[in-house]
Amino acid sequence: MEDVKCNGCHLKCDSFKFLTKDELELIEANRSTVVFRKGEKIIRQGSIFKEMVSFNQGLAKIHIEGTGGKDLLLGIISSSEIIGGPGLFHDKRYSFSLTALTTSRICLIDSEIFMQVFKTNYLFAESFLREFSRRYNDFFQRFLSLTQKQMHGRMADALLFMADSVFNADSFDLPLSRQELGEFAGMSKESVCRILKEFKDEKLINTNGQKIDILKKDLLCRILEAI
Amino acid sequence: MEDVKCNGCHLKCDSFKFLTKDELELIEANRSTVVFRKGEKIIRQGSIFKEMVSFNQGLAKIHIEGTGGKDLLLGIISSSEIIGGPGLFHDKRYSFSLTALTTSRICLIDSEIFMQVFKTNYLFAESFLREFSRRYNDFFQRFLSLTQKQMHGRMADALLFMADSVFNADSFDLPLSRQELGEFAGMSKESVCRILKEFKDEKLINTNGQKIDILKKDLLCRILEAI
DNA sequence: ATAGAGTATTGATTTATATCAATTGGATTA
DNA sequence: TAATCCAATTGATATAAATCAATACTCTAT
Repeated sequence: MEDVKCNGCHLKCDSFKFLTKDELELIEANRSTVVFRKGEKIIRQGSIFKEMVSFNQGLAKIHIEGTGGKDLLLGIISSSEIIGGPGLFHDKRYSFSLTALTTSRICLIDSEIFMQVFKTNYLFAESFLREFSRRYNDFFQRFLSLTQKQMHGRMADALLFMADSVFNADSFDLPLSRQELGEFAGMSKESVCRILKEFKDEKLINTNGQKIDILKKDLLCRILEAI
Repeated sequence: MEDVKCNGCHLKCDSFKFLTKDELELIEANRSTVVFRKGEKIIRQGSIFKEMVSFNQGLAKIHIEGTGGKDLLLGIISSSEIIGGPGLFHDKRYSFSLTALTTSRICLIDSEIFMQVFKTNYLFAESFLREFSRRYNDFFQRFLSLTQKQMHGRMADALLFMADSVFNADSFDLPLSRQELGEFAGMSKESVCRILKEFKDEKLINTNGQKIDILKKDLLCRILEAI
């Protein structure tokens, strides 16, 4: 992988497009580009917040790790996004973990430098805060889903999220194991299997290993909405 | 209630102390002071984001309302705080509801004017973002508690939160009904009664109506930590 | 090919927790 | 003081979903 300059990088997040040449060069001088392989942890929940993650390419999961070793999958990053979480402004710790699901290319940007640019370029700051808040709002939606719905609804939610927010297609190769899908939909891996089978028997979806086809989206939406 | 000028108001949030006289006067000219009584809704989830809430006095709950009428209590506001949620930067809708638990005094500030000040005074912006992110982080903690622990742990969590984060005392008059305490701890009101009784029988706490005394905090903490 | 390891599937059982039902208690009003 | 109403409590029952257990499948490495 050749090292592309930030200025010419077409993978960078939209917010960076508000930066001046000088600002971009400052970022450039204080970033490192790293490739993470499947399963490698990019951000570790609880550790000191030193860098902002500029996610460029690949697929990663945002998750929180409970004390009992139970994991909860909060979101999937599939396109360019600047990721840091509330610790940036709050306690300088990461509130969640970020783990690569497929080989992923990211840039790590020193958070002090990031804040320096944030402070001086309002257009950039506003764009970043929009992104930041969209993610915040997404967490709220997950919160609602996980606490208010029961298994069938949560599974419908998870599948529709994959189709609409990650792949923009009704057929896709799920980048998650059954275990991880369970962590996303808030249920055990066994329950995942049972519900997928039910959906398959009712011809709402088709499954073949990791391959999933959504056949009756309207019905799936109705399951999602039914409390 | 006489109308105090913002400049002389000793109830205002810390962030406002970073404003210049002119900025404070701008806010002053675009705010209304309102008193809400117990049960009155200050912010309605899903409605258009027009105003920031500067909470000054009283007690209120932040909650999300599920489609099935089920409510989930996410936090309690007991001291000055600027409240708006991610909609300020994102979709101009409130992500949660805010309802007074006791008579509460708040100021409503036009969100455009708020953003105008936010944009021009970086110290203010930074202070606000710190507050904003602390709340964000608190939601994460609740998320963790609600999804990773079971009833006893969640109840211990709820009681310790009241003692440490709301009242700063181990004895307090709970401002929530059993129903609401259930919405906070993620369980039915009947389960609330049963667990409070258990805790009482084990002499961890004492209860008498809304009055709650925490007797063995260390043991309660241990229940909280046990997965 | 074959062994081995991990993942997925399916069924049986258990458990946590909600719901339903009945009773009590406390506050408010007539 | 009685009547009314709503919240709280307690017990009995139902149910959603986890866990346990056994088997099947898939992939990798030898």
